[in-house]
Amino acid sequence: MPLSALTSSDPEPLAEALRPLLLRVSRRLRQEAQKAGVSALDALILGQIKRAPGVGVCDLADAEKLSRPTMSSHVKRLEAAGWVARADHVDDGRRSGLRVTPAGEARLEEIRKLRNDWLSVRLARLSPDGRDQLAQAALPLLQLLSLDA
Amino acid sequence: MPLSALTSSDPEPLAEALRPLLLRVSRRLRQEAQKAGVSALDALILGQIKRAPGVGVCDLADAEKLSRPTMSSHVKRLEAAGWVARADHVDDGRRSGLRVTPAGEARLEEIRKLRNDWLSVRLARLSPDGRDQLAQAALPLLQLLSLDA
DNA sequence: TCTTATAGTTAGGTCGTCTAACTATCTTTA
DNA sequence: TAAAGATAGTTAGACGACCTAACTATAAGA
Repeated sequence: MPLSALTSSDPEPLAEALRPLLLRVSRRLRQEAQKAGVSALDALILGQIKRAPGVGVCDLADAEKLSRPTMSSHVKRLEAAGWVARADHVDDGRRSGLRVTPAGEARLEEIRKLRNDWLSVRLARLSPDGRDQLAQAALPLLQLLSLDA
Repeated sequence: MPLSALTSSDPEPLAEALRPLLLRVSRRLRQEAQKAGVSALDALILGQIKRAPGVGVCDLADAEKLSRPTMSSHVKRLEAAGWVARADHVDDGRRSGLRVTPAGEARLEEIRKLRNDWLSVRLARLSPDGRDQLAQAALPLLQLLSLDA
């Protein structure tokens, strides 16, 4: 199945072709992020909290489709690093209202700079057409995720 | 930065937009594969060996950009499961020539069926345009990977 | 008030990855 | 041709990101 033969009509071969590509690309992404000393996940979670201050651990877990304990431990780590703070809810003693601290904002910026990275560099080496095709793919990728149960 | 504003001219915002999408999609991919009882990696490695019979552990590691010990342990697992066999090279006692056993072929088929999965189902729910845009993105994704040092 | 639901944590396990250090074999070169 | 270096692969031990099961604490409803 050459890539050029992929058509919009048949999802199966498209899935077979995309699966390994997506897995490999994201593996490289993680590897390079780790090499640069940044956790891709930290940026993701900090970004989420920044976008929705006061959000709770379970909200985040649901949004990212991660288990509650998993998210709990990530938040705990971010909190320990001083990048996230939690305030008890006024009217609900169970909830933690999360927000990004100034240090967290700084870290977010730092991450964005540090990972001036594998992906950007390789995107830059791509043809304009290639970049354009990837840009076009962003929306359907997002839809794929929001189509989630 | 709305997705619609992405242009081919500037790699940076494109990288910022694609990074979280790629990470999230591949996480879901792994999660669902695991739920279905298949390792996405097994399929990847079995496929590589099938495509290049006689290949060695280090070749595979280099091809997938994984460390040698990592690949070594995966191959050992596949061998233990009876899906891969190794023959000593005639002229080089260090190398293992790997090949996929009939059981391995069967497993590969089984994996393809078992994971009639998250990705296919969601691709099917996408608009034809969306699928087409993803199909268009396959080639640049591949180029991204081969652009690797 | 008793029960049930929700927010979050603790404990413990799995998987995929890494580096450091090793063995065994092959190749080169003094 | 013996010593030195390169290459194929493994072992040992660690880490990060994920999971489920079981728990605590608070809230809401019968």
